[in-house]
Amino acid sequence: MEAHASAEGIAAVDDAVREPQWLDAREREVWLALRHLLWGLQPAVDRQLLRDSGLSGPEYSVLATLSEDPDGVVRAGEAARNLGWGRSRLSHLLRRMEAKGLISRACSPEDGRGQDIALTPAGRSAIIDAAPGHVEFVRSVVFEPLTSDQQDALRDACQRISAAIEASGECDIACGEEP
Amino acid sequence: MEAHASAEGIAAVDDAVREPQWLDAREREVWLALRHLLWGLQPAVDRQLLRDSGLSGPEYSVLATLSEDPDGVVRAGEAARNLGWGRSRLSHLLRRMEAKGLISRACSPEDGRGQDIALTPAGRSAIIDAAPGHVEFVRSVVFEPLTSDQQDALRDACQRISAAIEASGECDIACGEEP
DNA sequence: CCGATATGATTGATGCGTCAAGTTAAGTTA
DNA sequence: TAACTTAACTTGACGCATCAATCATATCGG
Repeated sequence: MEAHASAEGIAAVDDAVREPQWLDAREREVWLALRHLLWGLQPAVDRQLLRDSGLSGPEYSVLATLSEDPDGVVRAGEAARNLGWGRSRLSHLLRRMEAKGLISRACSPEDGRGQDIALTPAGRSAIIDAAPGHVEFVRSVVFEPLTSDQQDALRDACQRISAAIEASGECDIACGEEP
Repeated sequence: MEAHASAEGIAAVDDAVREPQWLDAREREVWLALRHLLWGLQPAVDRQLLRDSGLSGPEYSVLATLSEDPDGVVRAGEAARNLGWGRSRLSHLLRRMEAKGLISRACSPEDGRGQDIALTPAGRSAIIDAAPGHVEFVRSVVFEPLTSDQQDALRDACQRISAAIEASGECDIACGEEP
């Protein structure tokens, strides 16, 4: 996650291999700012959530996904797809969340392999309690410091970078659709 | 990490508490794009690193920090400060890295509490091998998709958001300086 | 109907990060 | 010098994510 040349070490690289195009000062500043955001925003959001409502970031995401369904019931695989997560990751998290009473699991009646994930009353009230503070925090750190134009520019940049990541094949999950 | 209202659950909130200012459609799109980037970029960079050079993202960061010193020797606490990490985090990582032979540790002669972290030859060659591919990947996913102006706008936005996070007190480490 | 393969989900091992103690060495005061 | 405080680092427990392996159910081709 560094990408700067930083003299030493790197300068000693074998001359036989073509030198890559190192970042110049301006680029390094861009990368530094982006990395700072990457390292800082997610933990800050998660920390606010945990402190104010006892929910971890991933737990909140799952509850939010479930709460979008009128019945609060979603197939596990579908939830994983919506979240852009792997099945394993969701499974581990659901086990912990079930133990806490936030969600419940039951075999799907239509497909014996699937699991129906359901929001429990406790889970529903947990996200209802958590949502306002979460939104306010997000608003205060990402929207208030930026003008509308800056927000739009940020969105564009994020979308372009995300597209490049997916094109690079280094994407986490489900980069393509066709079999 | 959601911040959208998403009907249901949230709409049922007690009328006694003042409704927060939910995100509108445009804002939701901005937040979605940003979250997508947050969830995607870091893993993608780490994955490229691990696949092409066997180094994890955090390991690379540590090696990069060490390689900035002429002797490849840095005090643990100083390294933690440079990286913006907690001591504990660094300590755990250093233990694993020492076991792999990437770095070595020795009690500081001037301060018996401190540890001097040193780059081993293996560590030095590891980062020399890893750096070019890393820079090229970063260049391809964050710089190539953006014009210079877009890069600058991204930098500004990141800096503003990071500043807001630090101002919020929800910052990870070392938010203030004065005792 | 049966075996081969697909798919949905779980499990276990390992690395990573955080938090809350703990340990040891330095400084500080008396 | 003895006692207190502060600072640097380590440790252990726990939650979280990934990977590879496993298991069970569906589905398809014969």
